[in-house]
Amino acid sequence: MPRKKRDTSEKRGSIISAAIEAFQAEGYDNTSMDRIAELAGASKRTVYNHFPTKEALFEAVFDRFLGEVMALKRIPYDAELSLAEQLGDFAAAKLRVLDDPVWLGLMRMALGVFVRDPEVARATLACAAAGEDHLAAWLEAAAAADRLTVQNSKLSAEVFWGMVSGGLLWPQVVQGPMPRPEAKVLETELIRTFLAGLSPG
Amino acid sequence: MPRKKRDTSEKRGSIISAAIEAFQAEGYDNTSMDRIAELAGASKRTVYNHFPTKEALFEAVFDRFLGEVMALKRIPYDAELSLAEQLGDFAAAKLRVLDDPVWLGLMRMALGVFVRDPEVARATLACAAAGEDHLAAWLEAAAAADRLTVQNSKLSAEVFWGMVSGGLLWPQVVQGPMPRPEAKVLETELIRTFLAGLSPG
DNA sequence: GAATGTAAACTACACGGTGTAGTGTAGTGT
DNA sequence: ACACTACACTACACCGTGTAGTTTACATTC
Repeated sequence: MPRKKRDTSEKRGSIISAAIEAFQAEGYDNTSMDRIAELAGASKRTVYNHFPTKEALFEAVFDRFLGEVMALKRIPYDAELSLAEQLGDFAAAKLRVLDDPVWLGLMRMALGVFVRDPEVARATLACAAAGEDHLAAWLEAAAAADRLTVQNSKLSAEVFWGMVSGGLLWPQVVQGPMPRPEAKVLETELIRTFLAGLSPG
Repeated sequence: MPRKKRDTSEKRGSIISAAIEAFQAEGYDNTSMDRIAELAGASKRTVYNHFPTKEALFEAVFDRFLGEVMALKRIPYDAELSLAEQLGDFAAAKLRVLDDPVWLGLMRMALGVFVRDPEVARATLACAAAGEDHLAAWLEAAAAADRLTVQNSKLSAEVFWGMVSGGLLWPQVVQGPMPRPEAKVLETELIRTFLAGLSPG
């Protein structure tokens, strides 16, 4: 017979929220456990009762973050829309983290942690590869409809994500946002270039 | 009348070298000034006599690093060589930091610092944009020779650097090296795609 | 159904241990 | 006179723990 149990998820949740707030604004190292406790409206002891170490708290934070972000819309192939338009949707999905300053802050924090710990980085970025599979599937659908020629959909997907990441995502994560119109021009050109590489076969 | 002066550049240099060694291996935060002094074979006081703060030392380190790396070979347009070959040289120039573990370590360290300080990041990455100008000039030369059609050389250069950065550079900086053949295949495909975008006009 | 017991969850706060940026100073060598 | 060394020392920040006492909510009892 289970004796008494109390619902601790609320406190736990507020601690994670506080940690997100602090990590995002100040970075991992510059955030003390005292500060997180204060933001959470909890005693430090309670924080440690929920998470044995700061690193454990980081993992919980990052899990929630991934859960929210990786609820990425799976863009299905649509015969009605232009290819460029649909690729724009893929790019937009990847760049959505830039719109929310909290997400952006978490990206920065995570990058700072990853850069010190390649293991964690490799493990986590493997998860981000899910987006590549969706795009590869989309490419094959478009190829089946004879709207483009693709020899290696996995490779092409990698190329496209590389273009978006290197041209638009990382620069803005590291340096802060670039002017909207400039970003749009670059995005258009990236998509045009990518499609050009898929037309000749 | 010049009083007495001694050449302090040797000690200063050994301090910077020691800092490079330590920063590269352990990261900025995990490196103490005591450790740097020890590696340099100097007293901590001497370190502080040369560099008032740890941050000043970081800047000196990064300056030397940039000086070495940004001695990038300026690839001149060569009518004899294939375009793909020459773009491969540009890519290789950018990816050279991956070959030297010390440079790679410094990239990681710098990224960790940038991610906490967007101002420094923006200032420094502006310097890296020098590579874009070289490529833009090369593109115009190739266009003048009628080997490709480029409407906006600056934009196209940005696209190419984005492709190389996002597909090859950052992933390997953050996650560690990828298998050589895999990298080569991706590089070839990136270049093919980029050139495809420049042929129709 | 209200009063009451009780253990889990929580608070407040002090403390140990550690690490580190940066300084002060007296003295050595050139 | 100047660069440097050795080393003690300040000042501070932070992770994580120990503890004594308080609140909360569930279970039992009346």
